[in-house]
Amino acid sequence: MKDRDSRRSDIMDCAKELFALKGYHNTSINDIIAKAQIARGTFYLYFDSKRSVFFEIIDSAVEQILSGLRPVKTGPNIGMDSILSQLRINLSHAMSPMFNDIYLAKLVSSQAESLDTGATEKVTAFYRNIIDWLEESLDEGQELSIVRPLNSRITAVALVGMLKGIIWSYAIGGEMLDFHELVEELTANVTRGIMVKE
Amino acid sequence: MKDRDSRRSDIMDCAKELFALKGYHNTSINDIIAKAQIARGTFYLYFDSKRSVFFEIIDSAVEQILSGLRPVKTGPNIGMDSILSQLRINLSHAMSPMFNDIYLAKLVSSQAESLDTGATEKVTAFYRNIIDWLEESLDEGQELSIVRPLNSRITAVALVGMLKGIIWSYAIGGEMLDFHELVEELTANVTRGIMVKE
Amino acid sequence: MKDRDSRRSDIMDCAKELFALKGYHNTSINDIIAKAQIARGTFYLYFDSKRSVFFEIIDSAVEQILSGLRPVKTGPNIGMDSILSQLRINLSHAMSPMFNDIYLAKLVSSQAESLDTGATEKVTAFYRNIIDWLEESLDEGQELSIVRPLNSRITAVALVGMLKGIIWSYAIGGEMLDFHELVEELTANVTRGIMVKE
Amino acid sequence: MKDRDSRRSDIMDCAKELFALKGYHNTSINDIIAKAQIARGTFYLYFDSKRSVFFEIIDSAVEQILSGLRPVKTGPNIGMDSILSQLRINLSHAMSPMFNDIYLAKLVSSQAESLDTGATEKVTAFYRNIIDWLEESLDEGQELSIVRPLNSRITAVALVGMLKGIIWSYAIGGEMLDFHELVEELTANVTRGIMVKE
DNA sequence: GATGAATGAGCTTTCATTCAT
DNA sequence: AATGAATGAAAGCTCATTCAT
Repeated sequence: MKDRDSRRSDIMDCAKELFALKGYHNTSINDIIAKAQIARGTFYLYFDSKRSVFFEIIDSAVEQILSGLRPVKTGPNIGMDSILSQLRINLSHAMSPMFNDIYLAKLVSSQAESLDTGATEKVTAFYRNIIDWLEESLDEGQELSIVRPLNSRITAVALVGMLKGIIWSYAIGGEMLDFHELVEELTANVTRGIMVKE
Repeated sequence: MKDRDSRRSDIMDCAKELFALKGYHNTSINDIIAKAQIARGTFYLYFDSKRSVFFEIIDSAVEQILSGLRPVKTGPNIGMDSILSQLRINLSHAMSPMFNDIYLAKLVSSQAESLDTGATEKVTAFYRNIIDWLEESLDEGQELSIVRPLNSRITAVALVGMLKGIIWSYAIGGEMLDFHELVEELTANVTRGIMVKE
Repeated sequence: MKDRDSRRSDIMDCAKELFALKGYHNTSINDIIAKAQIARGTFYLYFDSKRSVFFEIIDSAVEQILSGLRPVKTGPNIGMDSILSQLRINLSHAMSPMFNDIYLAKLVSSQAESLDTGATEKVTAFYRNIIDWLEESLDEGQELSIVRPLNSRITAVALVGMLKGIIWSYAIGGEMLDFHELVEELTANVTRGIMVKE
Repeated sequence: MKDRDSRRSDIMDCAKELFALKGYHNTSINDIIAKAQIARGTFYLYFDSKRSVFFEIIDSAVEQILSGLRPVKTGPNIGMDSILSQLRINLSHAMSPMFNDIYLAKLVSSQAESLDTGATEKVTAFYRNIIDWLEESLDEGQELSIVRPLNSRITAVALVGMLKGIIWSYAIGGEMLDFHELVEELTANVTRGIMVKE
């Protein structure tokens, strides 16, 4: 059982790297088995199809990303600083898998939606989940008078887009950003905006 | 010449819609000619290859998007309101092609990077251009003390990601947003942030 | 009628050159009409098909080659010198069309048999005619004790092959041979062989 | 390894026969796999392309033909009979592959130059090699006073043409010649010519 | 007569998947 | 469990020919 699992993840890792670098359609089973150094038939002992490895990779990425998120505790007794700090932590947790694994970053930022309707919906659902959660958080924040009056849907969508943009930039450019600085900048932009105080 | 051009755009429109809905790789020449109601050979009378229609579609989208952008006039004599107004106009111009053509939105937000290295680079270059331009603008804004001290690269990347996120959301969800409200919200979020004033 | 014929031969000339240089299958109707500067449909006003131009070209070449041949007059009163001289003249006449038109040479020596069974048989029949005629001549020569005892079929085949080889060499190499010398050499080789007299 | 090789030659044999009978361009992959009773993909497991089977067939034919040739030993001590005998042996070796395999004969005599420039040059080079070698031999023969004064280039070209003619005749007609008689006749024609001794 | 846009049968090639060993 | 030879559906593309103008 141990062996089987480790071979499975070998194959998944190889596939992930290839999908990330060349894209789903430009990666053939040939490429995968060559990189994983297994026989053609062996691949199909571990996975039903090319499609299914891809799905598993995406699923595991989603899980990894979501696993670090914790609900933000708010309430009359919770100060602004605590809330900001919780946001920073969530932000770090959500993004670090991608910054620790550039193939994951590449995959998430450019290949995830290129397979077919089923795959697109999977990814869409993932992002929608995050957006919905964020929207609710923003609504809650408005009730608590932490967040200014705004269209929370638009803002949630924009914020998730922002994060995707950051990941994309990292995936494409490979420029290693100072993660701490990145989180600070994003938090500051989101909370205060970019203009000087009037 | 009239006829030839209209045939061409017919084919391009059909291809665009299919690429947008099913993705580049899941759209076959068969699909395109069936939708355009032309014969196999006719397609190749107007385009060199499947790849080349795709490229033309992308190129024309990029041109459409960029064509509405005007440099933001700044300077000691230019007030904040004028600058914000110029930004709003640019924002509207850049985004309206996508909101007027949901297939374009779908294409731009999810299919553009799935073809191959050449195509990816084309799209990457497009976004980088915008990001670079935005970065410079932010730097300029800082010098003029309009923009607060910040990491202009990260911010530029985040802002472009925000826009992509908005487009993506529209493309996926199809929910028609009030365009005017959208622009207002984005501008407000970017300039003021989401928090209540302290 | 005059115009029609001249356009016909224009097209044939263009086609001949292209077939000679690129081969039948690598020459497209496109190539032919581009070279002849006519429209696609016009081609089909003058010829039924690509195949049929090719056939006409071959037919006309065959006719050109055969038209110069005259039966060799032999008999008790005809001396060896006269016979040799008649052979030289026939040889010159048969070969000169090819040496005057290198495209014809190329066509005859390398493209003639590449079309299909029908075309192959046409060309085969042509060569067989010549071989048959030569065989009979050799038989006659043997009866008249001009030609030594030999297998006239094999010899006829070999002699025609020799001529084809010469044409081929010219077509491929383009080296212009002194036609007179060529005829002399061939005649000498055939009549006397290549060895020194013992 | 055994199996793989035999599959390969099966396919090559089928392809050779089809190319010989119908020509390169009139033979489709369909034809080949139907004859070889394999699936479409199987063909490409063994060969890169249709073109490449053709090239392998030609290459192997050339090798087969050349492999039997041995340099003719000449010199003051070597008598005419020995030289003639060496020539006969070379002639037999060069021609026997074709007489043992009529498809090879057909291929060599009529299809070899119909593919494209690359293929034509391959075949041209092969013939030129033989011609060059023959030319040098004739020059050497002249120096040794075995061969009479003659234009060795023209003669070499003519001799090779003669052989091609013989092969062609066999390929087309299929008439089985007595190989021994054939060699004798050719040798006699070349050495003595066809005329009675004066 | 002349045109050239349109046609579609047919081509070579790819590659995810199967299955006998 | 592991292998890799075999499969065949389906892809992109070409080009000789037709026919409305």
